[in-house]
Amino acid sequence: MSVSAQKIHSLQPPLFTDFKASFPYQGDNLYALIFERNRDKIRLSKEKFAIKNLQKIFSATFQMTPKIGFQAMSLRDLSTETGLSMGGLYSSISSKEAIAIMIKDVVALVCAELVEDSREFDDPLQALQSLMRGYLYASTIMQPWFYFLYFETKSLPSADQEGSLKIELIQVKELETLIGKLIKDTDHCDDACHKAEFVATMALSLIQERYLKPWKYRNPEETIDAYADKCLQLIYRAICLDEAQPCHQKLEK
Amino acid sequence: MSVSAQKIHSLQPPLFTDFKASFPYQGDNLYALIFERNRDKIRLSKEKFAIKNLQKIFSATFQMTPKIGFQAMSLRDLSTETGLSMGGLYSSISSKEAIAIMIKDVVALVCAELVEDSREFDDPLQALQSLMRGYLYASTIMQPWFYFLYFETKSLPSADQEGSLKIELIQVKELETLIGKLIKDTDHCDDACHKAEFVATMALSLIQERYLKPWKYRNPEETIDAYADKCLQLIYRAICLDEAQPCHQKLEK
DNA sequence: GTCTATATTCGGATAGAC
DNA sequence: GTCTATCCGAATATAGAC
Repeated sequence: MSVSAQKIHSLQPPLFTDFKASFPYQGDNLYALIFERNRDKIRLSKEKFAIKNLQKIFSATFQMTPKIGFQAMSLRDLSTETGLSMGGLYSSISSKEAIAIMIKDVVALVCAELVEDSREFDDPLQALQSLMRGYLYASTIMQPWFYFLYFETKSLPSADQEGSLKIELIQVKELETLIGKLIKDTDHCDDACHKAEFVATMALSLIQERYLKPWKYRNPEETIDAYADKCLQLIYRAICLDEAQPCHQKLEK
Repeated sequence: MSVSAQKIHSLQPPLFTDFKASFPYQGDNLYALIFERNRDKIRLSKEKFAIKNLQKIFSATFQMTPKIGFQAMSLRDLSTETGLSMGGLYSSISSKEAIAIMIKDVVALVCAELVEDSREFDDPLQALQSLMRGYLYASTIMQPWFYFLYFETKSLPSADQEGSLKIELIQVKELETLIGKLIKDTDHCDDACHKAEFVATMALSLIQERYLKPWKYRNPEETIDAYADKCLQLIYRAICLDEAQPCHQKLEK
């Protein structure tokens, strides 16, 4: 993430509007990044053309795939939907499979950075907020990407399939570590049913719920802050941290 | 569900071992049911042969689909995996699509019955337990079926896609109703963050977590009771029902 | 860089022998 | 009831013109 974003982070985890304002993986930025990271597999040499085509290709993919699945989407479908010819498609991608792999790489990159950002906070409560909010906000902004990776992991070559599962594993382990620290802090509550592992699992499930079921959340960007608050409150309650406040304004020392 | 099962239910929701013992959608029973409900689309007339073939077909489908996806599984793959010829396959199924539709129908049937069973209880706390446990236990026993429907809803004809989404909607609405009743009972806790809708969403997410990520749960049948307890405790805590006990033995009056 | 035209493989489904 | 052989359309990917 950008330096300016980190400065905000060093105070407290940002809410959605601030997060989005400094989130770099959007618009042309994002496609420029994809182009740079896949130069070897893309026949186009001019960034300008690559961005334009990649934008079309991914948009069309995200439009068609949720309805019929990636495997059922033919490159002919993609051709008509993007307005590009078959040859045009293959100038921007090396194969159909490559589309899915690029999506996996982008999501992996974003997720790794969310963990990194949360580790800037020494206070586990703030770190947990950073990770939860970051994950929720990023997966709201990039909903089609996260959704695609979850449902189409099967369409990846097996090596990439493992990589995809690992992304989730890293997130849940990080959540578990942070929640574990908070449980030790309170120490008066050691029911087996509120172990860090289970609460972390629940937390991740709630995040995924959001981006996996877009038909349930009509104005995701407007309601995501409230949702994040609810998730955090639920976590606090699960581990007997009733005094903690979910609203980040109230966290200022 | 069988009459004997209902008798148990009228006392209290059963734990996994009892549930499984009276769960009718298993083994040859299940395939006999599928055969009866699809007689018109199956060219075979003898139940004995149908059960044998359907068993092979669904087993093979559930083995291959999680790795490569339903659409990528060709009927030739299915032919070699089942040991049946192409013609043999088409004597038991009318088309590839029909496999997915039959799975959807079975899951819909089971889910409808879980709701029905839970409604046998007048006490919302017991009804909630019945629904949560029933859903968790059934989706453990029939994990491949539930998993398939979730990931392959896209492979269904659009009319059936809607039906598939509706199954989930019915479950979450039922949970929401029950949780809403419990919240009214306690009445001292009306934070916006613990509305019935959100808690019901969380509950369903936790159920799905189990059958959607089999790689995380190695001995599902052995650990499912403890998982159900944790889920129920978390729900109680979310709605300030701290006094409620998750262990069904402790619920006897 | 983008297009059209085409090579080639593979998939679902069926017909008819056993 | 099950098998083999085959039809036909569709899909990925490429070659070469513009």
